[in-house]
Amino acid sequence: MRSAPTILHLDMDAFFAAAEQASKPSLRGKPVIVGGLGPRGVVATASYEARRFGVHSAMPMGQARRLAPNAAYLVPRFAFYRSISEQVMELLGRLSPLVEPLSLDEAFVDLEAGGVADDSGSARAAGERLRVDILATTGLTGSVGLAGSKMIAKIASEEAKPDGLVLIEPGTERELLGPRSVRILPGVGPATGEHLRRAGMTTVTDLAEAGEDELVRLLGRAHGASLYRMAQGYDDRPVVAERDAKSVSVEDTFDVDLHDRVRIRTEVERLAERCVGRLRGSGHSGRTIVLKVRRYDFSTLTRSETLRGPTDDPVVVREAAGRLLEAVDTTGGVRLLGVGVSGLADYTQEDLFAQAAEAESAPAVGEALAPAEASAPEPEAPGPLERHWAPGHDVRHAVYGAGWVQGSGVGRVTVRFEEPGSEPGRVRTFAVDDPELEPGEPLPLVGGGE
DNA sequence: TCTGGGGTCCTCTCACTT
DNA sequence: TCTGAAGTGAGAGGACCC
Repeated sequence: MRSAPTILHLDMDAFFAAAEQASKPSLRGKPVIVGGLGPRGVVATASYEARRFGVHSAMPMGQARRLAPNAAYLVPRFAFYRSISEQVMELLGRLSPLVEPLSLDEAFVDLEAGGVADDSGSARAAGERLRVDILATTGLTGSVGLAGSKMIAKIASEEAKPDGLVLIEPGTERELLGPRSVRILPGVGPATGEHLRRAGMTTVTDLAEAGEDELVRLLGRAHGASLYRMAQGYDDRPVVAERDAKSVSVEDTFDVDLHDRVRIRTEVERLAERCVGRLRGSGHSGRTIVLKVRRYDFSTLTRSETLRGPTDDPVVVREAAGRLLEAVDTTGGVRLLGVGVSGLADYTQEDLFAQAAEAESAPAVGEALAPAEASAPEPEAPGPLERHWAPGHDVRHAVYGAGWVQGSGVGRVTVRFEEPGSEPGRVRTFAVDDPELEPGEPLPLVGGGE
């Protein structure tokens, strides 16, 4: 806890949706929903216009479509969002060496460590300057919270949304938190919230008055004790710039449940290879192989096996995952499969053996597989025989120039021709195999036209 | 309604060791 | 020598976060 509000929390406003609106002029001011468009997709981000219809993150896509049937529905373009995120993180890095990214669109910054703020006035000035710089660099808005601790800074940025800045003076935390719902505290989700409600606690003041012993009795040692401290407004977690990954995993939800045991086995092997591709991409090996199975009734189970030493050998991981699958009853169907590796190390004890074995086997997995980030079905340079036009993705037409896919089906693809700096553009429809139409690259949101 | 993907951390249980 | 307590690591599940 600090005596000056020098911890900054930045949260980009409706990030994925805002990035899409910035790159597609015809969507500005309109409800935009980004997420998985398959039968089992969920909403990743809804624009503020879409939120007015009651659509929010993690909502099943089917429900979103009923609430906002006229919204634009787009699949996420992670590579595009990552490029914007890198610009934002670079701006944060100018404020301080201590930047802790939480996701593509969120980060904590220790302003004191950067020497750019030591009191309320200088902290506010740094925050305002940052917001101006982010808008100028990316064309997007972000909200800033400033406080003496991470917890309060995050609450402040939530208050500031959208497109604002809120500073909470150290010393006022308890009166700020007291009347709020327990759900405002980090670590209190639906289950803990309900648990506390049943015990008669709905506000932060209720928690503070209950006492540490009672919270530990209800929630366990670690959770109870930390919640009690947070309820007092106390949070001394430092801003941590570098965090080591603890596990790497990939998983897939299938549009329809899988029943065929052979197919299930094939999918597990495919996931194991993808997982190793990720693992190698991050420069790690790992000791514990984890298989995750979500069954037809949404019940989820995990099975794991710890090896004698760390590995990044696709054969070893594939075989371990296969053994774990043997012990799982998949009768009734499987909706999701996942393979993960934990117990990470920066090296491999079996390196010499693995490399020797690899020289004789197939091409290196890290190169043979799709990029690590391809968790969502981002089409990667579709082949000429099977061109897939995902809604929202960029295209280029030999005659009409840059545009994006508005929709496709029955052999046709509809494209809107516009660019970040242009007026809303016209729509044209082509055959899906039109030779003049090609997948395109995202255009810069700011200053790309000149 | 019908529930993604990629993570982290915590708790409980069990087997084994000291 | 036997027994029980305590510690430890693996395995599984749950909650939470973005």
